[in-house]
Amino acid sequence: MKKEIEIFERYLKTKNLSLTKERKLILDEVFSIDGHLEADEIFLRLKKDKKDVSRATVYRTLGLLVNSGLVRKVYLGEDHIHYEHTHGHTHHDHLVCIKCGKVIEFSDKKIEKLQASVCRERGFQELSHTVQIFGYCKDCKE
Amino acid sequence: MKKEIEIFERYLKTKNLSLTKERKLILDEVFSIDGHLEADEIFLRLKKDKKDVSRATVYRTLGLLVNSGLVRKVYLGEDHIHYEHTHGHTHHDHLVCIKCGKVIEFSDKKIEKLQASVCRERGFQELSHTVQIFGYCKDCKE
DNA sequence: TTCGGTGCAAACTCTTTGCACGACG
DNA sequence: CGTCGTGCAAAGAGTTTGCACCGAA
Repeated sequence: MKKEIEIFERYLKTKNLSLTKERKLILDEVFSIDGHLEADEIFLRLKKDKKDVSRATVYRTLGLLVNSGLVRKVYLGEDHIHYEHTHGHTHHDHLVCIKCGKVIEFSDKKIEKLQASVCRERGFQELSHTVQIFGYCKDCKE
Repeated sequence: MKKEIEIFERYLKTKNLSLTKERKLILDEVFSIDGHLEADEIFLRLKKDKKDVSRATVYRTLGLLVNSGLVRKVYLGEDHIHYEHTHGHTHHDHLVCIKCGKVIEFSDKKIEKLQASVCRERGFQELSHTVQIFGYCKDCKE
């Protein structure tokens, strides 16, 4: 598996952009978090680590990471966007507990196949998808 | 099928709230739109119709409608929330064209069944789910 | 008279943008 | 140079909230 940094650098090159110190810091931080993250979380973690990068740069770089395909946006029921990295992490979907907020990942090949056939029937070319199931987790069920 | 207005009124009653003129206007407007809507759209449509209701009330009422189960939030890839009514409208999921913005609804019993079994395996009690598939629609495919 | 409900405007949160300066081929 | 990249602060969009008044039980 290619390291994400190489993929990112190659992507940047195609856009005539370069892998700056700030972009590298953000990339590393994003890939150090296993799970779902918010833009501001990246900003604050870097700040705590004395690696000062502005919020603007965090947002700009997250946009690049999404476009490069290394990161995707996910909607977890809250009113702002979460991100998760997709590289070195097999595709999965989410069970979101609306009580404790826990997010459980799952993946199911049969569901993916059915989705693909829905697309085929409709002449739709799928690029990505997200599935969220909201409810109560094992510990929060009454 | 119970009319949505009765369901809403019953829900409000359980919270010691009442079905005011403004809440009724918003309810009617929401149910008159088949498909996905934004909060501001409701506000603007009512305004055009000379039925003046403030934005604040629209947001407050949409919250109530979501809690009553008559309306759900959906994430269609844009960075703000969409709503759709769920009553008198069979459950469905979405194909979202990232070029023209068109949203195609679909439903597939087999997918629903598989999702239910994923939940069962994990001891997760499902309340709702949303599936979005992003890509190019028939007309926007290259 | 007691709350719930509303409108208004201000506040807030998340995100984007304009601008000037700094870095680097 | 030219232009990419950044930080800063301001602007934006969408949404929520504090407050005063209004209206129904």
